Amino acid sequence: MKKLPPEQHSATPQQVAWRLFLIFHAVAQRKIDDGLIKQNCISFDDYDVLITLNEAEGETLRMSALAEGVLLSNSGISRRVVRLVAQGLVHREQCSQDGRVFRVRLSRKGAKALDRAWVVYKGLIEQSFASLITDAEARNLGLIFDRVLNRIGGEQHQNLLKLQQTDAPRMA
Amino acid sequence: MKKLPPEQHSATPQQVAWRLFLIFHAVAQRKIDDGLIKQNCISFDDYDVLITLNEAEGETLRMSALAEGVLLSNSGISRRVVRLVAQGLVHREQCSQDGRVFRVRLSRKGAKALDRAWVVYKGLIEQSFASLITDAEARNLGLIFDRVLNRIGGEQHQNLLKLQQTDAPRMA
DNA sequence: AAGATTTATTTGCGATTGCAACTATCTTGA
DNA sequence: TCAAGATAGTTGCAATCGCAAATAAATCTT
Repeated sequence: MKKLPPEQHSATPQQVAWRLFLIFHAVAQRKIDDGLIKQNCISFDDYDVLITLNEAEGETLRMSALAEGVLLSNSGISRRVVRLVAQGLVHREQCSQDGRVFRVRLSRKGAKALDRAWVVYKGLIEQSFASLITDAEARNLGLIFDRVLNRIGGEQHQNLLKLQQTDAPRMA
Repeated sequence: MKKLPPEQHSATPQQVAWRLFLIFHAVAQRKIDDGLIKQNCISFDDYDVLITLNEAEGETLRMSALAEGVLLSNSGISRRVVRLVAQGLVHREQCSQDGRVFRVRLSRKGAKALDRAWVVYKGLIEQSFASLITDAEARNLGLIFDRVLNRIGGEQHQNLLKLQQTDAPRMA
């Protein structure tokens, strides 16, 4: 492919920002995944499930709500919950009123694992992100992402956004 | 897990921003993946490989450099290139000077697929991101991500950052 | 210059995912 | 009330990934 002359190719500031955004996400995500594993914590993905349960009303959610909360498919959450149950980090109990639904509940052990992981995760966020921007920059970023999310997410992600002020950051 | 009193739990602006960052990334990424597929383009991951080749000196890279460029493991890039070769989007030729290295080159067909995908991708970025922030905000985001990346990426990702001013955004 | 070491890439393996098909359980309406 | 349809969740399948071991081709060492 012939490259067009540079002047026909100037990127908009948005395109540059988008690109850096993607690179930063990949690099930071990898650092955090590795950091949690190296410090013998639950994985980042498991953290997301547990923190979502933790923040839910009564620390319990049905499968499909949990799937939506962690942006995973139904089959994905189904199998992930099987693994978490096997590890003893959550309980899965059938609903008495509706035999089709299963409720997932954070177990005592899961809560402990979550606490431990949050301490480590908090440190990793600090290292890879928080310590490198000012409070004003952080607030500005928050405002921008919040606005953009509200526009593109529509009603679909209101439930995710509701939780934004909670203490423990969640993965997407 | 007992929730601690709220005042012990206030999130820093950085933690809020981090959380929104993750949610936005997941939502936007999904929109872009789906958009490319629905418009019969190459996948986002394949786009990343092709654009990385496109921007490389001579539109060609050895396997390991390509892996680094798209932040994939060596085995991952190996198998991905096999698939791209099968689709005719790249060529893979052994280096005459060093029999161990293989060079991957963008094919004519790959270049066309890349062009087509970029048009669509550009539109999707516009929809999900670019049209929702001002130029000033975009420049500010760019500066912040650039700075943070330089601090955490160290020397390891200089090569990625070098390309930041190019017209076509790359995935991470 | 033959054997040991290093480097580039591929392959075996186990893990995870999403889609579509399946099962089980409700809900509806004639 | 009971068959038709909707809903919740799981399972078969094919795809992809990373790690570690395997292969293959330099390069170094003595």
